[in-house]
Amino acid sequence: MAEDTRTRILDTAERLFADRGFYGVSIAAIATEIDLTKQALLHHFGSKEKLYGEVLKRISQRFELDLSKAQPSGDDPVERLVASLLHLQTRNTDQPNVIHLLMRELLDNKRRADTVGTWYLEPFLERLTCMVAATPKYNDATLEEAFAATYQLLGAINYFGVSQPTLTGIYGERFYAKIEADFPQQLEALIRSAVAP
Amino acid sequence: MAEDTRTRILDTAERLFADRGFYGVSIAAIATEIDLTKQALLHHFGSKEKLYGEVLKRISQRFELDLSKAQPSGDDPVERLVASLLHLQTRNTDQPNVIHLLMRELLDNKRRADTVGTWYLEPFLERLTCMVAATPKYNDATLEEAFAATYQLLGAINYFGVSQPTLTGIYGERFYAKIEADFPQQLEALIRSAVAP
DNA sequence: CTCCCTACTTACCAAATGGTAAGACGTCAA
DNA sequence: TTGACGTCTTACCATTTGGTAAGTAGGGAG
Repeated sequence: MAEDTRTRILDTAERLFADRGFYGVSIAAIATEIDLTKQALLHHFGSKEKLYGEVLKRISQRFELDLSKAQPSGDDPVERLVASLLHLQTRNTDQPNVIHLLMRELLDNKRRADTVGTWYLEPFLERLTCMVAATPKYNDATLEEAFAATYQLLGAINYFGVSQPTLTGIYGERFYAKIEADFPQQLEALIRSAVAP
Repeated sequence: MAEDTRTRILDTAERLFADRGFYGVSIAAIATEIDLTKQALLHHFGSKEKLYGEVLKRISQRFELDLSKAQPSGDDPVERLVASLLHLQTRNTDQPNVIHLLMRELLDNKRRADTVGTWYLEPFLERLTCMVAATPKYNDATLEEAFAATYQLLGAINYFGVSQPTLTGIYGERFYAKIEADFPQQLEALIRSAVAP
């Protein structure tokens, strides 16, 4: 039961932090949502900062697990790149909390202790950049060029990943559903044209 | 002097809201930074929410002014698209506050009164989507496909626009400076390959 | 039965939050 | 001179914040 409570706290905290940001959520709000007092929460996690850290840590662990499990096979760098990025897009759709929270980290880690928000990005970026660099088009390009191309594709994915509420608000659910359904193949087209020689 | 104080408050508020988010900034923090009391600030703006609204409103006005001034000329839709998006990229580089604040709005407007965060997006998106749709490649495409392509390019730009602190933190200022300097032409390449037939 | 540990509660606390009330100070028009 | 106005200050206020202290309930080990 202990582990269950911890997990429920982490689940709720992840969702609320993703929705409202670190300062937009009080530990009391997290606790009452699962019928606990904030002191029970503090008993488990010590402080709000530590709870937030645990949320990020859990996301990080899931991320790395997912990364090692979904190593794209095949030796064509283009296909591997497409597979990796489409997988990322799928994750953003299935677990929108994660990209919301990571986007907030991207915005906040100037102020916060600059280390916590970048654990996941560096190895991930490096892998992706290598795939792009292995592509025929970028074979002779500089590292900076391959990196920029990678980051542009990542931006296309992640920006869309945090846009659902806004786009639904502007265009309605019907239109958004169509966009979201089409997005993966549109994305694949962009990736292929970006690395096409 | 009155207008000057108002402007100074708005400038500071814009910067701090962009840096730390709505809940991360207190009106006292904004006021003390220009040697005022928070009551003087409240005298000018009534409430924190109203101040935030005024900050967004001013950004909106600048945005529309900029939009009407920088109407890309020429009748080639590809060139107009390239010009518009490169202009946006330049703005993100020159005034990083703006894209930071707008990205926070994108994350927050699920919770906030859904209207305030979308004033700028709809007409802007429509203009860009029309340019993409006018492109040879998207002439026969559906509206959804043109929209998705537009949004992907926008994502590539805006995601990079909020990444400076993180990328500098990971790779250092030297590397980031090179990436940033190269980014416009890399972006132009991506746009052209995205709408190339 | 007792001891101890984990899980959780009630009762606090100091600090900070957004906001109100009332007044001081200067300026400017009548 | 007077009265009104805009600008800003000091003095408050209720509420919420993250966090501490102390104690209760229950289960398992000796």
